[in-house]
Amino acid sequence: MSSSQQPVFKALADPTRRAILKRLQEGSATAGAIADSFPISRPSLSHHFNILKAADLVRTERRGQHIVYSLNATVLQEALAMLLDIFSPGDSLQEKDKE
Amino acid sequence: MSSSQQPVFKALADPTRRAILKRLQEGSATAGAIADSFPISRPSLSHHFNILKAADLVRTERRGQHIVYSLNATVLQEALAMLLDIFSPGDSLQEKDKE
DNA sequence: TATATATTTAGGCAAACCTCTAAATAATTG
DNA sequence: CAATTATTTAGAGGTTTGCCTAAATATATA
Repeated sequence: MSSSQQPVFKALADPTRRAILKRLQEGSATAGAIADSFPISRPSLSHHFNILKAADLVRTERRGQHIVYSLNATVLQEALAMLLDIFSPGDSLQEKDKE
Repeated sequence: MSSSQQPVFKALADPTRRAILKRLQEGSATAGAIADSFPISRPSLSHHFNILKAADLVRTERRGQHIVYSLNATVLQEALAMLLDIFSPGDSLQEKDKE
């Protein structure tokens, strides 16, 4: 587990993507529904979705002509554990391998 | 407290800067000492320090001709709390204002 | 099948990012 | 004060990012 975290931190660096994650935390939603909440074009949103997917922060499921996005809490948790580790090593939520 | 978190997440997006933070967790260090641990030029390191300082993730103190960098755990903690909030709102380390 | 709706891909452009070398600033030492 | 050491600032080059419009793909429906 715990692949490279670079894509995760890269994904978290953009405020729009953090907002998408926060929105997704309230519940899964279709690409269109999410796009309606943001003042940028659908293609731009789609681009952000790709980055979030690459980081495995979100999962997708096709439902008819819609695509439903949902949060993948596990990866977020791992990024969190890594930050915790910087803050105070050996005090993570769950034990992790020493590298 | 808790200014804009954009600079913090921006700062965390770069692997070199995360490594610097991790290094600093082990203890404060001079710019040169840190630079010796990384395979990039001192000016590039200095640039990363600037970004970490802008995010208030590190503090500096001049000691003679050296400049000592140290970790500012508080800001890291706040970023952490924000991630925790995405992951499961209302379950943060410390209570925060509702917006 | 033709049309409408939902989403993504392609291509382009300006701004930001990371790196470098060279030069400048700050403090110490002879 | 001149020379040395530590660090930063300046400026440039190449890559990546984030946004857009236009076009393509996928599914549903008349």
